[in-house]
Amino acid sequence: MNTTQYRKLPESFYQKSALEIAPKLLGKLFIKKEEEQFLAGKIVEVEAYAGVDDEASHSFGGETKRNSVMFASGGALYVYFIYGNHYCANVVCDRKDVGAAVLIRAVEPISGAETMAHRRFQKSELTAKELINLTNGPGKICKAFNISKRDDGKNLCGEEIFIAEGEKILKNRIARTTRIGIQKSKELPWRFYLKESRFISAK
DNA sequence: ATCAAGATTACCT
DNA sequence: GGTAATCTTGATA
Repeated sequence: MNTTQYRKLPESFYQKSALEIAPKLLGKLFIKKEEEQFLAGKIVEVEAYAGVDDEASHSFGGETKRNSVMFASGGALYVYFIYGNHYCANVVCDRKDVGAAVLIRAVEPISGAETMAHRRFQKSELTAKELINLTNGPGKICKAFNISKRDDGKNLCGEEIFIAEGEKILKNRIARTTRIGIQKSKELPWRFYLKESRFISAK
């Protein structure tokens, strides 16, 4: 097994609004190449964060040191640190200077689950419950994939972390709800997930 | 210099 | 169901 068999998404995929891109990311493969192996997860849950009219977005209120990558051209990886413990990975969308991104909230482990298990639970044999719990949250994904601040700003069209074509997902398999964990702009229905997936973070 | 909030998680009853 | 843990960031003085 190697990563060359995967069809990496082109830069043009990311040059659209976060709201347009978010549902299209479902079913795609989030991949990270490491020394002796690669890790892969099927994206099953995402949330869109826009530049304007979205008070919950880090980019609302303009560019700062922390959120600057959100204003890069679509196709960058935006990683932030939150609650003193966790990193969250986002796909930067739209043209340069538009602060928009999609938060990857949950993936289904496809490859490298043993490595992920070590990072999450310090062991390689998992119970069924632990497998479900491996990457079903934004902070859990970053822990499992070993993604941190050093990855902030990396190009998703590069060799290390990228997204590839996956399963074709029809509209009737996608659920749309309000976003999780935010205090402002709560009413916007900008969370998308695969209805049948057991690997989402919440119903 | 100080302070409050935060796109979460794990653990408790 | 609820909440403590944990610390960076950005705003204010």
